[in-house]
Amino acid sequence: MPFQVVASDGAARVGRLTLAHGKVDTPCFMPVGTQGIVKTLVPADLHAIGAQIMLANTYHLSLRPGLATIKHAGGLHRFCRWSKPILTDSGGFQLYSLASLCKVNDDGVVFRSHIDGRKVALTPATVVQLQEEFGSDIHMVLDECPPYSHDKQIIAKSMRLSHRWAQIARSCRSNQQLKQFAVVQGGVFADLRRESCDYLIDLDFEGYAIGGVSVGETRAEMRAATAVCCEKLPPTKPRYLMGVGTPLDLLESVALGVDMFDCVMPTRNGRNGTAFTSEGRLNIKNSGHRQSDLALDPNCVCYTCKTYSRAFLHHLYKAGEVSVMRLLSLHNLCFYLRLLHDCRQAIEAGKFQEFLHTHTSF
RNA sequence: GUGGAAUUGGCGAAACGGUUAACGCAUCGGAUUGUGAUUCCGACAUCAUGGGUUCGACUCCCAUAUUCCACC
Repeated sequence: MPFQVVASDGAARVGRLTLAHGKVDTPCFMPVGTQGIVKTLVPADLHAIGAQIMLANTYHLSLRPGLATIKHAGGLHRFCRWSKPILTDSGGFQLYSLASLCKVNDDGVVFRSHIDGRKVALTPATVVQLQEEFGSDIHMVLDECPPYSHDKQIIAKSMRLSHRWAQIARSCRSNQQLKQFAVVQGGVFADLRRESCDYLIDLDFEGYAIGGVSVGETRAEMRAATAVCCEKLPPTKPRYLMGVGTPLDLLESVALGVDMFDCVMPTRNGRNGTAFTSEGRLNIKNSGHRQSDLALDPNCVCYTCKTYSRAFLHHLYKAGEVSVMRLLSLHNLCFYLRLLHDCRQAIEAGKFQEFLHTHTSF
């Protein structure tokens, strides 16, 4: 049984995912390590804060260093020195973020490498093959993540293209051990979301992601879309909300039944001076911290909070020391991971609603 | 002492006889949602002082102050 629901409270549930490189307790947050590493951190850091799975990116890794190098190293886990599970994103999001370099057709996508400008083609099948060769525990099918738009026709057309790609991806696996997740699309349109769920459920994937969110829609629209998908998707399969989000987004989504998250926010914001704390967001660049003896988050037990004052972190930022990026990334990830850990505990105790109400400061 | 040059925001540094004086750094804020991020976006000066020329001067002239260079 690759996924087991062990407790639930309302729509929220606690589960366990059994993967080739270990187990993952859900709801979980997956730190983003696009290039095979979480920016500024090392695997030992992730172990220290309890990360059970990391995300990496097929698009980026296939361009550089390339499949040959990763195979030569003995696969992605060995190459990166990360022995726990890895989920690889397909590169579908890059069709969105690097849209100006991409040309999508029915068979896949042709793009100019943002690194050296060479022409590269990706198809649903080659993306499956790449991820299988990487040895990722969970691989995502190639999808198109369309920009936020009120034009339903465009969203529907894109969604059906993603469906065809998902169908191809499903049929061309060579290693049945690896878990393959499909990506539900359909934008903010409930009927399209349902259609997408239905189509993909029929293909019987190991898990389902909710994609095409946080591309410009409102929070309410994102929540509504998530809710529609959670109602439709099979309760026996893990649900992964891609690219989300703020601490509040996570709590609200767990309440709807989401099991997995990834987001660059804790690491990117950390690098740029924002810390997530039990008291809300804090910008360490602000001059008010110049002489503060407080820990970043007085309620946190991470290395950063146990060791340094806000004053010192502020000083490091002003002085342009790269260490501060690491210290804030470490703290923010610790905060996210602990938030989900606490969610799991609350769900198991049947007190998730109470837990939500005590975390409104996010 | 003589001759020459310079003086623009906290610092460095543009510009032009004509409405709101580039840009960098620093400072103060903000953003960031499947990472093209050590990124991005805001805010922040009336041009050494005093006089004059001009419809209009940071831009031209005179004086003063300060600084620098060369020569004695």
